[in-house]
Amino acid sequence: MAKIKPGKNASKKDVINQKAAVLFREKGFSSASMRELAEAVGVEAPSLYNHIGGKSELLQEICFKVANAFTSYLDTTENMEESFAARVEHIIRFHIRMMLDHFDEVYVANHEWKHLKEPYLSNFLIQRRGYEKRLIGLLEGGIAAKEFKQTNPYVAVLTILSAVRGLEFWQQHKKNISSRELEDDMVNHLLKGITK
Amino acid sequence: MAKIKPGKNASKKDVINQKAAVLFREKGFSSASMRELAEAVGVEAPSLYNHIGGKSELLQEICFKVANAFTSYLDTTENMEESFAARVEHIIRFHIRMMLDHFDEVYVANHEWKHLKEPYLSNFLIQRRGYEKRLIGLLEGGIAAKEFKQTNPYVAVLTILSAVRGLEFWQQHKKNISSRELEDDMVNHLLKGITK
DNA sequence: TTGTAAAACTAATGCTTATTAGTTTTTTGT
DNA sequence: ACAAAAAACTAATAAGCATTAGTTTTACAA
Repeated sequence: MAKIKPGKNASKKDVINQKAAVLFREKGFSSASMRELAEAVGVEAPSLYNHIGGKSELLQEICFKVANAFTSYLDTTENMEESFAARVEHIIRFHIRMMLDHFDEVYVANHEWKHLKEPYLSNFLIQRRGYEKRLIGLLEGGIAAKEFKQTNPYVAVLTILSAVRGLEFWQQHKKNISSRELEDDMVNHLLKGITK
Repeated sequence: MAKIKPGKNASKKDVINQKAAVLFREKGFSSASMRELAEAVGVEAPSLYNHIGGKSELLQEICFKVANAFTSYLDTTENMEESFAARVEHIIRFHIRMMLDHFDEVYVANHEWKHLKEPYLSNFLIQRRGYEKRLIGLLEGGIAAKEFKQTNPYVAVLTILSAVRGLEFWQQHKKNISSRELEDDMVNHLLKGITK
């Protein structure tokens, strides 16, 4: 019998996690099979269970790794001594960078979270909702400080988060534009609009 | 043997299509089972096949119905004798309305298209790509006419389409804000920005 | 080199799936 | 009322799924 404790073996587990993120992005969580994942890793399917707890656990780790990264950066910005506009800009840029640098994981967290099992599903949604509320608070601060127009902060946050999320399309057919130019253009569009 | 030609029976098939859109949105295409769909419709699973060709066909019809609606409206705007800014605004408002009025189908077309089978998958992507290109053309026209700032039209279209798409979150936890206010706020944000 | 733990393997389990076949009930047109 | 078509049903098929059990190979420490 081969019962293994998760031990210090980080290396192989990390490979599995990374391949899982790619596979889940490409085929979706439900359509992706452990057989396929095993093939990507270079092993038979049952061997995966020497390193991981199961398919669901893979999704959980991807989703919360991403969620924690965003939450953590928001903590940072809230301690910044900068204008509201500057802090919102930092957050937008962080989202863009996360999308470009950790594409597979962010994509999976954005698209496949609904296949999380309880209580992880609830926890994820609570964390996400909390993040949005804090972001709305930042927008409200900016409006009160007259840095932003008198607009609905919920709609503004919705618009910003969604726009940034859409970078998944850019990733799919990479355009002839540098990621720096992309970042600046999108930040400008979201903060200053496009009409003259 | 019960071989049925798809005939004029629109009514029951429409019910199946509508329930399928809801189910595919809620559980995702792969996780949704024909048993569940049958239960939602009020029959046993095999009975569905008297009305439809199969699970894949349901997805195809949802995706192309949505895609054709957008393409069709773009045709309309291209024949309008209005400014570029006004036409872009019309399109943004149409996207918002589609999202609010045909939520399930638009959501499924946006999220589950990757489970289309060939050649439908390729056709869908070609149609979508064509739509984006025409929209970019509109932005370029607006820039040339000095109605829009000198910005990257691809990034602008990406930002606009993604922002509008994010209304799926608004649908999920409907806020205390009228859809008209939402529409106006988002259009303003995307066209004029939020900073003063 | 030898003992031990880690990690691979094969085989099997039990469940779910979409779909087809064949039959029966319901609806519809005359 | 009667015949034909439509649409429901039950039962069965064949494939795929995640996961477990049990065994064997590999890697490493002494």
